[in-house]
Amino acid sequence: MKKTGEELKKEDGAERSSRRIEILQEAMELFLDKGYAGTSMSALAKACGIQKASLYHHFPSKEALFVACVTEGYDVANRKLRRILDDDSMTHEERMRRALAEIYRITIDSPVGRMSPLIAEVSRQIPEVARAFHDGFILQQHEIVHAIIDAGVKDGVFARHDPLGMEHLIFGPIVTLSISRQMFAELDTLETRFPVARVRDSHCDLILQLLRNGTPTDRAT
Amino acid sequence: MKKTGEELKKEDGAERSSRRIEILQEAMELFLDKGYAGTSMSALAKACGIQKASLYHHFPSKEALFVACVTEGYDVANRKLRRILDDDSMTHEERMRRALAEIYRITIDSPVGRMSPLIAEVSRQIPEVARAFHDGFILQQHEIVHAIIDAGVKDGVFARHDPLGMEHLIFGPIVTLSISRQMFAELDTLETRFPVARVRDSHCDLILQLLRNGTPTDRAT
DNA sequence: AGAAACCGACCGTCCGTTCGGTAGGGAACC
DNA sequence: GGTTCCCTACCGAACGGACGGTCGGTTTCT
Repeated sequence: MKKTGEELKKEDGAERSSRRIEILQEAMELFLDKGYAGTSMSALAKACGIQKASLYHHFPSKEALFVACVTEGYDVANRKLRRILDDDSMTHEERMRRALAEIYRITIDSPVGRMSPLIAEVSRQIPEVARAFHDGFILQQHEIVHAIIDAGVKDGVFARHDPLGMEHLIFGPIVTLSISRQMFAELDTLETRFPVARVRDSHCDLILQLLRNGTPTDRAT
Repeated sequence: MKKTGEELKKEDGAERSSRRIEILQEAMELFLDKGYAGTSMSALAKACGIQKASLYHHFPSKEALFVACVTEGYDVANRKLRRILDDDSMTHEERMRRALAEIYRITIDSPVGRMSPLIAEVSRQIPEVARAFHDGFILQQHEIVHAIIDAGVKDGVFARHDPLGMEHLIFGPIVTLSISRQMFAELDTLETRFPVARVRDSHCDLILQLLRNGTPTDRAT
């Protein structure tokens, strides 16, 4: 292959190789299940029903394949969440509840949300993945939630709190719940100690209690 | 052959091979830095200044070595936290603040606390590690915090909330902050978006605000 | 025909682990 | 005291396997 100048066909508009997408989906499943190091190219090839060498016709390396897995996918993940933000037919409180429920769903049920441990595993080896995950997925969620809260504050419905503190108070329990449920999946007390519905509802109540009845701590900004 | 001044005291029972401990400490450092799969026995041997084969005189396998790393160490991690619980010379609020600060310190600064991503990486491969980490480290912290809150509730100082919700509201942000700071260590916005002191203080304020001014959500059990 | 997709076989490397053997310090026996 | 024996710690070298990746050739599609 003396012709190194592979023409970047990232915009082949008409047809995105279906095989490529199939590989990505299969890879995502395996990565989430076995981790990055635990997923071999041979195993991925077998899962796709093709030969290992064929993988390298679609991706130049395992690392590139993983990066593609991470970067191609979450552009749609937060779409529903953004729709909630733009929906004016709800009260501020109702919108907040819906948004929180959606974030729980994304973070715990969707492949993208469950990727946190995976990113943590490879973040030192492939730092760009961490940045992409943060900027493209996490940051967006944070901004949407801030926007929802700000709207409520502006209308005098929500009390004003330290934005950074609220951000961590909202996302911390969700992310930790998602990771805990993965790392303690074998525990027989999983559903007792880390039940999604109960934690979600209770969390939501407590957050809204804070947003409702104010008495802001006047921490100087 | 290096012969340091310290001599092995062959005492009954108290004799724990110093080399063994040295290996464990070096291993913990490497595991935290490079991950489980990313830490090879050769690298560990080199870090200890011995041959790879010698490691196998102290531990039967890499897996056993890792288990030892995880299980031998956190028996002392929560000691200070337990002392705060038993200290009667503080108000309930002050004790809560001190406990939270200590949990932040343990989770973010101590090796044991920083192990969460590591446990997540190997939890499927070595499930016993996840159980040991949960029962021996996490569960203890949760119980101490519950005890502190219960004491305040009993004295009428703290409002009663759903214990599970409060547990996640307290530990979620801390764990997520610790993991985020590790996985986004390369981000130039790390200290802006994940600053320990600010998040800790803000978090503490919000939690205490909830504990103070009540209005319990009578969620039927 | 020509390009893209695919394949079987193979390469070099690294990993966890094992093996046979050595050094040395006690304890036991003479 | 000297010799023998044993046990623990250690080491150099190698093994078998798995891994990511490559090569040359074949099939498939248009």
